[in-house]
Amino acid sequence: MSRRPNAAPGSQGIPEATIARLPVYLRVLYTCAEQGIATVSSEELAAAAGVNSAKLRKDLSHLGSYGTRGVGYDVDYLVYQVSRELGLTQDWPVVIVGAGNLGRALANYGGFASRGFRIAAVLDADRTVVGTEIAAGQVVGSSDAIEEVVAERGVSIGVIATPAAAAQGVCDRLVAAGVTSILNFAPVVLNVPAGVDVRKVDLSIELQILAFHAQRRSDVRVPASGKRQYRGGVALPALAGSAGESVTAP
Amino acid sequence: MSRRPNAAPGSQGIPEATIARLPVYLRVLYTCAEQGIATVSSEELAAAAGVNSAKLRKDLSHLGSYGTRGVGYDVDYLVYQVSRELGLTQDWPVVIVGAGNLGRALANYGGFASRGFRIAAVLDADRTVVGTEIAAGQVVGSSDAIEEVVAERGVSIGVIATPAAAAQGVCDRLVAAGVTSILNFAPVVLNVPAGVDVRKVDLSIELQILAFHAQRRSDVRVPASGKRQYRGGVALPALAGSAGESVTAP
DNA sequence: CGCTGTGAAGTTCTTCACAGCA
DNA sequence: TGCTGTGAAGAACTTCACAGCG
Repeated sequence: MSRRPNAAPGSQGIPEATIARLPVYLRVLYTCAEQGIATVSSEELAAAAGVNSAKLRKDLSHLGSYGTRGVGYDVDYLVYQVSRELGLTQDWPVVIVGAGNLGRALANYGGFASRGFRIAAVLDADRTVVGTEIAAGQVVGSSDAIEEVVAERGVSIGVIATPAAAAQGVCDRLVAAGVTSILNFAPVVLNVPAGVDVRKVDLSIELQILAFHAQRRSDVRVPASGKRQYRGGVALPALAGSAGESVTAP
Repeated sequence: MSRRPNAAPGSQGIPEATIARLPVYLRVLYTCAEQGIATVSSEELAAAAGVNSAKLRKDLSHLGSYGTRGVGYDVDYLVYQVSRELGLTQDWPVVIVGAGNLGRALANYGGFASRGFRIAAVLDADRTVVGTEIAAGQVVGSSDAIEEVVAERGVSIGVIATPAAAAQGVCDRLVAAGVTSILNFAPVVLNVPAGVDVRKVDLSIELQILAFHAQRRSDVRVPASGKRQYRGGVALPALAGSAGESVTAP
């Protein structure tokens, strides 16, 4: 990626891995709150979040000592602290570029507008789409207006939901306009200057990772025959190992 | 996450972190191939993939010694080797549950059917959606047929694109029917038995991670209640190290 | 010479295990 | 007593730096 995570000296230096889990904890905490649960132990919270309790406690300890020994964590208080740490106590206007199937899905995604984020605009380059309403009260604007929207509404987070070919161009314009955080759904590696944060969501990469594990499970260690020309044999060093099948081990 | 992947002793034990990057390399390699490039160096490939070259070389070394010293890697040969490692030399039928905005976006996603994956079915619980054609030749089926589809078509990868409330139920049914790999787009932590692999794609988590970094960037100035201030981030003098980042020349 | 492949050093993240407080 | 918070051990991953081969 393009950032040094916790190298910054002034900041508290919360590990990147912890940051990535805080949103999960936060979601679980909201669920607890809705159910009227006032206090949770690290064990309970960890189970609901799908992590181990030591990890959860260490994660939370980076924010401060917000638990009570012998009792657990106060749900509401922790919600507030985690939200604050993540910067969700302020509202983040977001611009979505690309109003295709995905852009529309995003615009209609409830959790979007819910906590901390607000869709400032959905833009598209296709004239036939501009002007149509794709979500309640959300009319697609022209992507010519990227700079204008970013500047006027103080957008610092952009979502790219365009075809791959258009992504880098859109990215460049977003960055030039002042956006410093980008969520990229297009299947390309974006090139950005230092100081801009990019996260990618890539369906096909996720599927390929799943395919790898699925293959390993079915363990059809194919003889790798169809080798074609090139450096024929190469005799893969330690290929043999047939042992690793059962992933279980309870 | 429940069990460890490369804890298996006999297996080749390719690090999980490496697996997660192979699809990126593969994509870049395809791009090279399309452009008629026959050979790439680790430096070039790494730049295009947005990683550092030592990491790329180490990653590839886990697959075997497929490069030529003093020259680089043969593009076609490497494409084949990476594909084989990821299990993409076989075809994976995938079932998508949920034909809402997101399900439709997925069904229309080109890269889906392209390499290694095939949509076996798109299912939904809503009777008014069942029977409609959401993509070329893709008619939505009833989610009553989950078990049937999985069994008949030998599906081992399922994609959950339902509302949060329905996700766990769908997941349980997929798993019971024999699916062992799940890609979850619903904002919930899925509970699965050991041996089932779940990957999640969660928009709001990604946004929250971006918000954290965006906040930190703007916090460089005023503490507390500091309104957004795009563009301020460039300061970060101590971040120096960012010299030769993944900035590829265009 | 140029570039790969890799031992070794360095860094980050996870897990253990328990001291210590409510 | 029960549970948090944390030092310390361990595992995973990254980066360095260079031997070695084409």
